[in-house]
Amino acid sequence: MGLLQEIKQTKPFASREQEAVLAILKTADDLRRRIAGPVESRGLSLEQYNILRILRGAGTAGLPTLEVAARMIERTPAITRLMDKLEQKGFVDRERCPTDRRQVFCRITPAALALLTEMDSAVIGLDSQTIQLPEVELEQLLKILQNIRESLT
Amino acid sequence: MGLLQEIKQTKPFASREQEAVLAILKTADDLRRRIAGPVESRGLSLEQYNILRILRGAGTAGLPTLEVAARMIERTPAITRLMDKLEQKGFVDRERCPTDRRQVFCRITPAALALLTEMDSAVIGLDSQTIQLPEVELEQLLKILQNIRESLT
DNA sequence: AATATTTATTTGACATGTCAATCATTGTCA
DNA sequence: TGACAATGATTGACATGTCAAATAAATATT
Repeated sequence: MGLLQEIKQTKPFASREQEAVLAILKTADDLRRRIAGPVESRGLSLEQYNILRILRGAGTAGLPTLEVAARMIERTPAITRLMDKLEQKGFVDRERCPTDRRQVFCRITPAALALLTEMDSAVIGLDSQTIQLPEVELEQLLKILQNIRESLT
Repeated sequence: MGLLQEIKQTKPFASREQEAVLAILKTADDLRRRIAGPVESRGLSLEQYNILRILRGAGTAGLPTLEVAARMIERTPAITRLMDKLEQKGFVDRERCPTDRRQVFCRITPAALALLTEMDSAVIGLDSQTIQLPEVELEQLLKILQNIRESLT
């Protein structure tokens, strides 16, 4: 059963390319829903979880707010409010940078680190369970998607 | 430049599978933004555009509200409000089904049909401009994505 | 027939995404 | 220096996504 049946469209796609675009959008959406489960059951939204993973990667130095935004899929203005909530929950500390007072550095807290560690195996398991492809196809997929992203610039 | 650099993550991905998941999510997001341009410049949101395309495919018979939702990426409750707006703009007619008064049939209006026709070439052009892949890779991509979606059930 | 269940849709409340505009701070350069 | 532009972050206003609960009409059951 192809995407055609899956989306129950009566008319065929205008082009194979269009079918690909829709397939990517739909797959991403399905993935998002699937991953949301284990994350949201711990009281985090997917986006909050994303921020925490980025901050974990940044280590104790932390990162300026907009640097976090740049590493996310989302756009700038959303980050402030997301960070507000993470701070409220005690998962993030924020501090104005003394050398450049425009910047606000964000740091992950030990509580959040512990929570992430607890979630790691579940999430990684989910990924490998979802993406069951032979090594070669995995590489191809990554290459093709990168190709598409590059032609979007 | 791979997704790793692109997202500027310091730490490597936990797994190749995880990288693939993130690549799909990011590509979808980039695509969404790109397609949004020509659609929103005509005063439609991407989702509204989607609904209209589905209704066009359905022909003059129209479709029950939830049938439209089932063919979309989005979930049920959103559809009502989206349809409200399309009706306000004169792009959709709604009518309760006489044989089963629970259902509400939605039909695309001539005005919306004209608008879609006008947008078709732009959107199709965009698709083929974005997805520049040799036929073989295109087929592979579609196959792989379908595979992933199936293992999400 | 009367009640219970299911189906189709809608509403309320709230999280998130997005743009435009704003504010503070820093950097530039005439 | 002092006005002006650029940068980092935030806020306001509004569109959309999501869940849970409510409505309304059909179906199934006793």
